[in-house]
Amino acid sequence: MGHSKRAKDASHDRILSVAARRFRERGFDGVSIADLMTEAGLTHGGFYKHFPSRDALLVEATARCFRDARLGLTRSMEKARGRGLEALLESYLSSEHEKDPGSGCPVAALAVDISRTAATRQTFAPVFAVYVDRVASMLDGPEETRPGRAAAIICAMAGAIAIARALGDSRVVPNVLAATHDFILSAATADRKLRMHDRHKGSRRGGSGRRRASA
Amino acid sequence: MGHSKRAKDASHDRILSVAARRFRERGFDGVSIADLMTEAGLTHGGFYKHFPSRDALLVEATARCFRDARLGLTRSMEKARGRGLEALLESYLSSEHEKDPGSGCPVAALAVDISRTAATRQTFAPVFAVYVDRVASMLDGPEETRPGRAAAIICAMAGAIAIARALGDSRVVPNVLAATHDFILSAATADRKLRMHDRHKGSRRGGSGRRRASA
DNA sequence: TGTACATCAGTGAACGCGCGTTCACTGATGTAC
DNA sequence: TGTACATCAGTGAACGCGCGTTCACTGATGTAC
Repeated sequence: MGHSKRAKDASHDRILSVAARRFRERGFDGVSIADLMTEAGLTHGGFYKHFPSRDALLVEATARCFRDARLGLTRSMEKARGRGLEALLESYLSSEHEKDPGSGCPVAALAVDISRTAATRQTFAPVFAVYVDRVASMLDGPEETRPGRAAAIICAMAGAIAIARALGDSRVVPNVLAATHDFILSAATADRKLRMHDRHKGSRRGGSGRRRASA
Repeated sequence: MGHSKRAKDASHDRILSVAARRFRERGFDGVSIADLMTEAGLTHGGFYKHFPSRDALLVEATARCFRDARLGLTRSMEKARGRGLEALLESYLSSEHEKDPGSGCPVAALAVDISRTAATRQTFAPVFAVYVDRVASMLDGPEETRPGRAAAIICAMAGAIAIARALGDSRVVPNVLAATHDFILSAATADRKLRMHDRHKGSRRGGSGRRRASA
C-alpha cells in the first residue's frame, strides 16, 4: 500500500481510534498491540511505524479520548442552550453511557489507569482543568466557588458511572445514576434557593458549611 | 515448614493481605503471583496450595479489601459519634487517603478493575449495599431518599479520590478533595436549612428538583 | 507523458521475557501404635 | 514417652503461551529525469 502521507495518516488515525475505544473498555492492560492492529486492519509488525512504544500509544490514545470527550461536551452544550447542567447530567448519567464505556467519558473509564501509569499522569491535569471550566460555566452562585463546585460535580458524575458499571444491573442497591443526578441537581437548586432566602432576610451568613477554600 | 493448620492459615492470610494491598495500588493486572508470594515470604510454586487460580485470588483479595474497609468504617463511626458524616468526609477526602491507595477505599481503587473482571463483578453489589446503608444512617432528611443520597455521596467521594490520584499534585486544578468535601457537606446542610425554611412557611414543595425516584 | 529509482508503510517470522500454571520433590508436623 | 509412617505446605525447576519488540523483506507510491 505504498507510503503516501495520506494513507499513513489514515492508518495512524484508525489505530488511535480503535485504541481509544478498547482502552476505555478493557483498560490499559486489557488490550494487546496485535489485537489493536488487527482491528485497525493491519498486522502487528507495522505498529512501530506509527509509535515508538506501547507507552507512546497510551499517551496518544488517552489524548484522543479526551479530545473526543471535549468535542462531545461542546456538541451537547450547544444543543442544550440555557439548561446546560440539567442536559449534561441527563446524558452523562444515562444507562447508555454506563453500557458503552468505549465511547464514553475517559475520566470515568481511565482515571485509575492513568493514575497508575507515569507516562499518562503528566497529561491529565490540563485536560481535566478544561472540563472543570466548562462545567463551572454552567453553574450559578458565587463566582469564586464555581471551579470547586464544578470539580466536585465532575467527581460525583465520574464516580457514579464507574460504580454503576461495577454494580452491573444488580437490584440490591439504589440506582446510583439516578441518585447522583438528583443529588447534584438538588444541591445546585438548594444552593440557589438558599441564597434567595438569605437575601430576603438580609442575612450574610451565606456559605456557612464551607470551611476550606476550594481553589 | 510442615503442614500444621495454623501455619497454613497464617500463610493464606499473609498472601491475601499482601494481595489486597498491592491490587489496590497497582490494579489487578499490575501484580504477578510471584511478586505477591515473595512479599508474603514464600515461593511462587506454593501459590496453588492456597488458591485454585489467579482469578480465585482476585475474588478473595477483593473481599478482603472490603472487609478491611468495613472494619475501618466501623471504627471511624464509633470514634466520631454524632457528627458521623463530617468525620467520614474529613478522613476519607484526606491527602493521606489519596497517597495510600494500598490501605484505602477499594471502591475508589478497584471499582473499574472490578467492573472489567467477571469473577469479581458478582461480589460487588452486596458489599456496596452495606456502605450505602452505613452512610444513609448518617444522613438526616426524608427517610426514603436517604439510600439514594448516600449512594450519590459515595460516588462523589470515591470519584474524588480516584481523580485526585490521577491529578497528582498538579496546581492547574482546584483541590478536588477539599472541593468535594465542601460540596457534599454544603449539600447536606443546605438540604436541612431548606427544610427548615419550608417548614416555617408551611410549604410542602420539599423535594422539588428531584424528578426520578432514587430507589 | 513515460521510465528508473528511492522511499517507506505494511508484512509476517522470529526473539526474548515474564507470566500463570504444573510437577516431582522435601522435610516438618500430626497421627497411630 | 518413644518410634514409624502418612500427610501436605512449601520449594524451585520446567512448560507453554502471549506479549512487546525487532527485522529482513515487499511492493505501491512519490520523485527525478
